[in-house]
Order: sequence, then structure tokens, then C-alpha cells
Amino acid sequence: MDNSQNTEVKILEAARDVFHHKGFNGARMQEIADLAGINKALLHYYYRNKESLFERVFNDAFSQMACKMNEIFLSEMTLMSKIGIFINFYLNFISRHSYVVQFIINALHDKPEQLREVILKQNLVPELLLKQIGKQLREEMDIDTDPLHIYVNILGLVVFPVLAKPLIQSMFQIPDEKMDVFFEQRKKIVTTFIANGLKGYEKNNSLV
Amino acid sequence: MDNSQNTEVKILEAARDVFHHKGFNGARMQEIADLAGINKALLHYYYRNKESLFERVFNDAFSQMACKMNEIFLSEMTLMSKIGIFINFYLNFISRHSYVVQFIINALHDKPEQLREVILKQNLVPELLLKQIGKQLREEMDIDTDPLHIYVNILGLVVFPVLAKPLIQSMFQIPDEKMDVFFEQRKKIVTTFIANGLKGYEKNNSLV
DNA sequence: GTCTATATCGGGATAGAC
DNA sequence: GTCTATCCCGATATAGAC
Repeated sequence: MDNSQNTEVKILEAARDVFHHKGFNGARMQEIADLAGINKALLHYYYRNKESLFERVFNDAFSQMACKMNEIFLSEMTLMSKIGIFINFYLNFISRHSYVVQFIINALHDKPEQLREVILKQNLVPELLLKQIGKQLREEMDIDTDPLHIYVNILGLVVFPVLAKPLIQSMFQIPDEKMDVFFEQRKKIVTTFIANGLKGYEKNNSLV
Repeated sequence: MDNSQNTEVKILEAARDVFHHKGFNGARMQEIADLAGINKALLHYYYRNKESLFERVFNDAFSQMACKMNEIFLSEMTLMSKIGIFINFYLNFISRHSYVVQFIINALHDKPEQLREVILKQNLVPELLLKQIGKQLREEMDIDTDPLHIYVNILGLVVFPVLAKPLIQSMFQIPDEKMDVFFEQRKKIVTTFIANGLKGYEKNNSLV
């Protein structure tokens, strides 16, 4: 019992590491087994095949991300406070686990229909999150732009540089240490950028 | 001669399609051969192995992207005009070839050292582009924030939603037609957002 | 240059003993 | 539950004829 729980946990941790870093096609069952300290046969004993293990890993990753977003944006605060917390949390979290988002995006790109089911099985209601953001945009900032655009703007500013980290480093020849500084700087930069960007959407803004 | 050129072209087109959509690990030499209307042996005659063919495809894709960016941002216009053109161009181009950026990002994530060489062999000078943006930010808008942050902000707002398209569609249950509308809307939305976001960086801005 | 045939190997999956 | 041994297919790559 105790042993089986241990094994299960070890498998999931190993699978997570390998799938997150190498994706479905790049991952090897052998590598997962090695990392978990067991052999392939036992891996198949717990998860009939690679697909099912992958789905489990995807489900965990997606759930973790989505839950945290829900937690932040459905809480009781002003929208700008939520955005500030979101930016700080994700720039901390993601820069340590940059591969997670890329993993989710790639997984969904490779097998959209299959994983859509996985997503729907969770009891998240992302529409609620949008409604809440829309409501706060209207009431607190007099903005009635589609909240999805705003949400995507925020995500883009925070998430894209993490995804593109290797690209940015290669193009501009930036060493790792400087990238750490870069991400730390972004907390302030992005917050300011969003705060001001939103002003353009205010109903009575002369620029619109 | 004529025939060989034709074959070479067919191979590159086929390889591009397959690699862009499925990445290195997901791509099959057989599929590329089929798509090019030849067989595997001939494929290996032109490109000794999968790696070399992949590098060629990566080089082409990266070069195409980088050149277009250079062309836009090194031209003779105001920075805001460039940004407007960039947004329109990329939201048109990328929404038709969404996989290209994802392909580049994934490739660079999988084999950063190997592809860094490929990038350096091209005669692009990305630092020049940053310098130019920095100069225009200072002279035209009185902003002396690191131009890399601004550049990344712009890219994030434009590129991220394309990368995350399947994610967005799955989460919020958005059909394809509505996504087309969404991307069309973003041209205006993002332009406004950036224009106003930049105001926060002006030296004499009371908010900073 | 282009083909058919084949070598070779790696990786997912299963059988069956303990 | 955990292991060893093995099956079997798919994929890259090469040999060699035309």
C-alpha cells in the first residue's frame, strides 16, 4: 500500500518532468521509468499506455494553472490589484517552470479534440472568470471592451517572453544572468504598461 | 537540371509543411517524401539525414521572420507607424501561418546550442534593430526604457494569442469563425493598447 | 537522379515468473 | 506489485540496380 502510493507518486513526478520538457513525441517511456527508479513494465502496469500517462500529466498541469488564475481573478479585490498579483505570481512561478506553459500550448496544439475532453471534465468555469473581469472593467474603470481581449493582453505580456526566452537569448546574445534581471524588471514594466494601456479603452477617452 | 531543381523545391516545401506542423520529433521522413511525391531514399540523397533537413527548414523560417522585422523596424518612419504596420502585417501573416512561430520557438527550445549557430550564420544584426527602436523611443516619445522590453511587449501582444489559439478556443469554447473575428479585432485593440501603454514610460509622466 | 529492397535500431507494449 | 525477457512495429538510413 505504502509502497504502491510511493511508486505512483514517483511515476507521476518523473512523467511530469519528462513530458513537460520534451513533449509527447520527444518523451521516452524508458526515460520516465529510469527517472522513477522502476522499469518500463511497471510503468505500463500503472498506466496502460503512453497516451493515458500523458493525459494524466496534462490534466494536472492544466488544472494547476487554471485554478490559480481562477483563484486570483475571482477573489474580492480591485481589478488592478488582481492584475498586479497575477503578474508577480506568474513571473515568479513561470520563470521557474517555463516549460509548463509551453507544454500545455503544444499539447493542445497537437491533440486539441482529445484534450478538450480532459479540460471539460474539470469543474472550471472559465466563462465566469471573463464575466467577472468584464464586470470590474465596467464598474471600476468604465471600460466595456471585450474582457477576453484584455485577458489575452495581460497573458501575452507575461507569458510570451517566457515562451520566447531561448529565442530572445539567441537573437540578442543575452546570458542567463541578464535574463533573470530582465524578468525581474518586467514585473514593474508590465504593470505600468497594462495600467496605461487600459486607459485607451475608457469610454470617454479622446483617443478612441 | 530543371528536374533536380523541381525536386529540391518540392522537398523543401514538403519538409516545411511537415516540420512546421509537427516539429522535429513529430515529423516523419516518410510523410515528407510522400508529400513531395518522391521516396525516402531520394530524400536522403538530397539531405543526408533528418537533422540537416530540419536545420535548413529552421534557417528558412527564422530568416523569413527576422528579415521582415528588420525591414519594418529599420525603415524610415515614425516608430508608431512602424508598430502599426507590424501589427497589421503579423496578425495577417501569422494567423495564416500560426505554426511558424510555434515551430521556431519549439525548435530553439529543443536544441538551443545547435540552432544558435544557424542563427549567427545569417547576417542579421538584431542589436541594430533594438538600437533603432531605442533611438526613436527617445527622440520621438521621450522614453528611455530598455527597448527590448518594448519590443517584447509588442511581440507578446501580437504573437501570444496566435500561439495560444487552441488553448483559448478550448477554454472558452470559441468556434473557428469567432476566432477569425477575434484576430481581426485585435489589430485595433492592440494598436490602442500599445499607444497608451507607452505613455506610462514617458519621462515626465506623473504615474512613473 | 530516382527507384526497390533491406539493414538496423529504438521504443511501446506484453507474457509470464516471482 | 515488481521484475526479466521478448515481441513487433515503425522509422531512419543505406546498398545497389537502373
